[in-house]
Amino acid sequence: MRIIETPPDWPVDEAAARALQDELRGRVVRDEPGPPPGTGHVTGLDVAYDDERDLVAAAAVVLDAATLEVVEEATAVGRVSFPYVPGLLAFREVPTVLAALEALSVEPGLLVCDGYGRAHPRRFGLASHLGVLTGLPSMGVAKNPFTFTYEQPGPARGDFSELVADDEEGREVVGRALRTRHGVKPVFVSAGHRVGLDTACAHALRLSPRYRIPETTRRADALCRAALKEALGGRI
DNA sequence: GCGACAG
DNA sequence: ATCTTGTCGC
Repeated sequence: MRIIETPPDWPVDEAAARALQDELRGRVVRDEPGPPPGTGHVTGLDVAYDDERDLVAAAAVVLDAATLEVVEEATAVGRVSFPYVPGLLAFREVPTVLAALEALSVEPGLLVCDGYGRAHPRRFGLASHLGVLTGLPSMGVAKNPFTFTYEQPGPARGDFSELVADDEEGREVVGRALRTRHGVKPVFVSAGHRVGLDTACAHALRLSPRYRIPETTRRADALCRAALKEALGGRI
């Protein structure tokens, strides 16, 4: 498998990355409700790393939103394009994720990212970033509350509470802590591009009929790990 | 200055 | 994210 090149103009330091976020954040569309849950395609995105060998494997798994059956899968392997810095996660994953998306032959529909969208120090997380670059509706489902605060939601599946940011951008509801399984730790949902928070949560719930983590993310997670293994070629 | 901090 | 065995529970 060919290794995806990091674009030559990719940000080389934190200052450049933040500047690009500030430029792109103005392009996020926030006044569209988003695709109706249960219709069209939903695409799970995730990546796995091998920092030792400087490799990142990305997976895009397209599901039928109504049945959650796999429509198509694609992977890509690239170089790690940025160190992990909280708030700049996108710069680590975007080139390789875009390559995986471009390898698809069907329309991705709604992008479901493993991380945040609007819930971000500058309101421009991974999901927002990917949405703006592709023009596709996007949302984030994260496993941890990051720096945000929230009240414990009720115990029932579907119960939720506000995810609140209180930072340089002001105090604001940036997402929701959503219970996808009874009595289990909630997931943290935020809108990315061209999707509202209500719709994003409805999708997150539909995509998680059995486990805490949405099927989109679970499928993409398994696939990118397999792709990384294959890229490493057994020789360890 | 120190600690916390999506993946 | 990743390093890692067994183990408790449905």
